[in-house]
Amino acid sequence: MPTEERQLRADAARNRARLIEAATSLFRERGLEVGVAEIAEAAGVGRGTLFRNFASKEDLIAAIVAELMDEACERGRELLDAADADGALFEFLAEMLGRQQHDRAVTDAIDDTWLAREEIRDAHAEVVGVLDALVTRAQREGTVRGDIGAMDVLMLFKGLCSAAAAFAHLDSSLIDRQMDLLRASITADPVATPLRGRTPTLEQLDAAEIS
Amino acid sequence: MPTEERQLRADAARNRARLIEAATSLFRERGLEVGVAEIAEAAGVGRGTLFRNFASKEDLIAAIVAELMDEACERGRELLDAADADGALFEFLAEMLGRQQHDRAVTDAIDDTWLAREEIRDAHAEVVGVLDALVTRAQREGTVRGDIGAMDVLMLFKGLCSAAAAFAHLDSSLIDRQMDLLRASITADPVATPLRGRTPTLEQLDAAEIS
DNA sequence: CATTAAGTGGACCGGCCGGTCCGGTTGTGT
DNA sequence: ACACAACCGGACCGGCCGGTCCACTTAATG
Repeated sequence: MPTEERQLRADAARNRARLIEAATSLFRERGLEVGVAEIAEAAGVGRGTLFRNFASKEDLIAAIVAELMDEACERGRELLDAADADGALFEFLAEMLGRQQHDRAVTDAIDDTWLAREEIRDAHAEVVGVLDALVTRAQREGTVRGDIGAMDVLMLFKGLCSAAAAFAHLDSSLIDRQMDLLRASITADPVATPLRGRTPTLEQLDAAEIS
Repeated sequence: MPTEERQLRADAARNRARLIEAATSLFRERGLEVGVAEIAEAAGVGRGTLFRNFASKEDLIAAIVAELMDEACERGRELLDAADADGALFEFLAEMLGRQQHDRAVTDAIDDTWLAREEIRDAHAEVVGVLDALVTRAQREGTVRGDIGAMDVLMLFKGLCSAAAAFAHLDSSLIDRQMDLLRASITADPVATPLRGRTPTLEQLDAAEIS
């Protein structure tokens, strides 16, 4: 139903596109807490126009975050074709991290509250799926330890992004070190540093998230 | 000057104590975003009384967070006398993590915005100091890699707490795994997984935070 | 008990934010 | 050119939150 409900008028379509563009760039730069007033202003339209296209701010966020997550999936799938398996996984994480430093939208959305939204949960599941493929491949062909899963890596990543945001004033070399430490943790010897519990499957995640 | 500016009246002292108690427990349970109205109500006083004791909500938060950070330091110093060095460091981190899962106040405060406040910055510096002592001792006598510093560990920890908060719906075994992964990263072989850059000193941190 | 200054708390203020509404505008089919 | 529906946008609403104010209460003192 996003295709065309009833053929928008030319100006309406243009305004909708501007809105999406403005919201995307503002959410990226400053996170999901930017106000609707600012988004409408940046798009050069009134607030009423925003709410005619998206019934609530939440809907707007869901639409844009899902789109951004899809982009990430795209890139992840490209990297699945890369030569070395380790490289693909870490390249993916490094790229995402690099983006998140100037793009807080997706990181903000990886969170209990937003994962309750269906669109975001679906897009998120897709991301986990791609990440799982990257992790599995790296485990088979690379040096990544066998006892972790996509969800473990995603949590590490989410933590790294949050920490990076909290210490934004520090220069980026700290972030580089954190990324290296993340790498160290998921390439460590599983015998020397055993993990408690087991990594959850996607189904378990969905079940938990719905509850 | 917190001792006694002018000898409080009995009821005033009692109300102040109630406010601190209520604010501490609410901040712990639900983070720093709880409203002043709720705090005053929980303390059984009016909002005016709250603002007479603390000029702003920010002042209230600063006072309470500094106190909580001091408590953490206390515990850290106790553990410095513990038998094994590794154990002390990880016991400290595990305890803090366990607390943070039901005590969001300190985690919320480890953040650019709040570290700008002098009291919090001072208390935070103290925490980093204790953590540095624990790390250094573990490096000398334990298996912790030599190329990390207190700040690296603190960032890992902050990340872990943020991720835990974001995925609060999942059962705690995921958090245990993350803690184990943290341990893996800081006990990994520095040659096999080298780190870029260098860990910052406390002085560099202060300089960066003031700017 | 009387006096008084310290203390109290709830009404009130202003600003912010998500969301609604409607008088005016503009694209579009005839 | 006309008419009409689709569309626009800013004025407006209600709720929330940090913070102020002042008429009233109460602890301390002699």
